Formats: sequence, structure tokens, C-alpha cells
Amino acid sequence: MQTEALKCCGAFHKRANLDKWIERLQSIGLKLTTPRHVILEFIHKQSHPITNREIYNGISNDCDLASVYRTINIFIKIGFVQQFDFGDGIARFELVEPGLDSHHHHIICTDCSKVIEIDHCFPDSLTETIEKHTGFTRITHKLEFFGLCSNCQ
Amino acid sequence: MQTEALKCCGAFHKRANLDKWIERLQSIGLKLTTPRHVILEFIHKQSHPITNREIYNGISNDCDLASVYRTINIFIKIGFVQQFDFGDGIARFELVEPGLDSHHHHIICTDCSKVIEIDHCFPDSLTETIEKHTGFTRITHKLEFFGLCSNCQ
DNA sequence: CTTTTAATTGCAAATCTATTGCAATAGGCA
DNA sequence: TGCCTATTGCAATAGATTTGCAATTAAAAG
Repeated sequence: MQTEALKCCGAFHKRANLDKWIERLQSIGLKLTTPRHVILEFIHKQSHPITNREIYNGISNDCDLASVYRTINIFIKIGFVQQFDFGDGIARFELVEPGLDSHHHHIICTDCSKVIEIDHCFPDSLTETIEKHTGFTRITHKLEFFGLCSNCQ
Repeated sequence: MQTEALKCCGAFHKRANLDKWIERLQSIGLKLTTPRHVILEFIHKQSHPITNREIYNGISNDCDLASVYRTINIFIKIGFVQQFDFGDGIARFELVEPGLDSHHHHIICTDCSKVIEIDHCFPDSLTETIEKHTGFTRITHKLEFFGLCSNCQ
């Protein structure tokens, strides 16, 4: 699976260094264990969402697969990690830069699974319209694009 | 799980009657079996995407769960059915009106799972922009909204 | 620097959604 | 009616994710 970052809009996310996350982890009252440290370190290096199994493979033997799942679930709960769904039934995860607007989407090649980040989104007016029409509040959305990358056309 | 149709934009989809689908099924060369008939009839009555298990429960004893999965997969392949993903890892399906523009999305209450159809979407210019920036072609997207419905606020 | 203790892990088993092999069954046509 | 192949039911399997529990370990206390 090829990956490549799209640098449009000057929004090529810069990530706080690893130590910051470790501090945040401990300030919440969570123990800094080997699995957490290694997973944080690994996911910190990635530029695209990765699966639990990819994390597990990437940190081979440093912790159990079940612990990867458990750790990622904790990271989601405390807001360290955001989950994405590429439509294949396997959850993918990405570190969330605190403070910065981390909102973004992806486009995935339906042929080779290449992923590119998308920093564009639709205007807020759409959300407002939906709010008015449906009566729903606190509206969020999940949006991913699919298509053929330049290599696969 | 409550459901309710949103009638904005005059796009409250009218569905061809059941016989039309049976004809289409047979014209493709597929046998009209009891499972196919019953599943078609059931999904035809729904106004929102439903899961394979919901179909299975709704047609109790008329066919096996595995056959529901197989039938729905065939229906997807021949374009009868569209798949949606509400982010809980369970696939949902809806009949697609032939001819009409079936493109639409949903908003799901994060509290009670109530679903409302959304006929709004973002402008094509967004897709065009992404096409230019990424070099991808034949771009499609998956988009679902989440929020708190009027009852759950 | 030990001791203590509760949080966390590893391992195995269990869940849950979805798929598949195969013998039995049933549409649809001659 | 009877044949032939598509399709089904059933059971087993696959793959992602979760969970129970005993063993381990980080971090605070002594």
C-alpha cells in the first residue's frame, strides 16, 4: 500500500514531539508502560491512518495484539487518536495533534489502496442547513473519498 | 431505533413496486427463489438502511442468515442495493431506485440511533478540486452525519 | 532501594460479522 | 412430469475485536 502526503493548503500537520505525548499520558494518570510507549512511538511516525494489526506488526514482539487494541481504545477515549473508516471493515487510527484543527479526510485508491490526505472539506453552511432541516445538534460527519490514483488509471 | 423520513427538497424517493424488481431479477437470468422474493419484499418496505441480521429477523424462518448475506451480495452486484456504513462496523443496505438519482446520505443520532435521510450534498466543485490536487479520477465518496436528535438533546 | 498495590499485560477463549464447502433442494425449461 | 443447474440450508471457517483471569509491572510509599 503506497502512501503520500498532499501538501495543499499549507496544512501539512506538524506533530508535537513524542515526549509531549508521554507527558500528557502521565498527567492524565495513566502508567507509561512499554506497550503504550512503543505504540505511541510507532503511530507517531506514521503519516496516514494505520490498523491495529499494522501497529502490531510494526512493533513486533514488544506487545500483544490484544494490548494494541486495548491501548488504541484508551487513546481514542482520551482523545490522542482519531478513528477512520476506509470502507473495508478494518478500523484505522491516526494521532490527533492537540490544539490544531485536525479535521481532514482521505482519498483512497480503489485499486492499489494508496492514500492521500485531503484538507478540503465542504462549507459549514451545509451543516447549518442540515441542522435546520433535521433538528439535530452537535453535528459531525465522516467523509472519505475513493477513486483511481494516477498510477492505476 | 426510531426512523423518520426527511421530506426536504421534494426528493422523497418513490419506489417502483415490487413486481418491477421481480421482473428485473428474472430478466437478468436469476431464479426467483423464496429467499430472494421474501428479502426483496422486506427491504422494499424499509425507508432506511437495514442490516443483514435485521432482514433475517424480519423474515423469520423464511430463509437462512447465510442466504441473506449471499442474496444481499448479489443484489449489490446487480445494482439493486446500495451499502451504507454508519460507523459501527455493521453493513447496512437500501434498495436503489433505478433511473432516479439515488445519491443521498444520512444523519444518525449518536444517542438513540435515530436515522434521517439527507438529500443535501456538497457542490461538485469540491470533487473537482480534489481531482486536480490529487490526480485521482472517477472520484466517489462516502459521507454520513452524526449528531443529537431533537429528542436526545 | 525495597515493599506495596493497583493498573496493566499476555494468553487463551469468546464474540461478532461475514464467508464458504457441500450435500440436499427447488426453480424453470424441455 | 422430469431433468439440470442454480440456489439453499447447515455447519464449519475466517477475520476483527473483545474479554476473563492470573501473572506482571509501573509508580507511589516506606
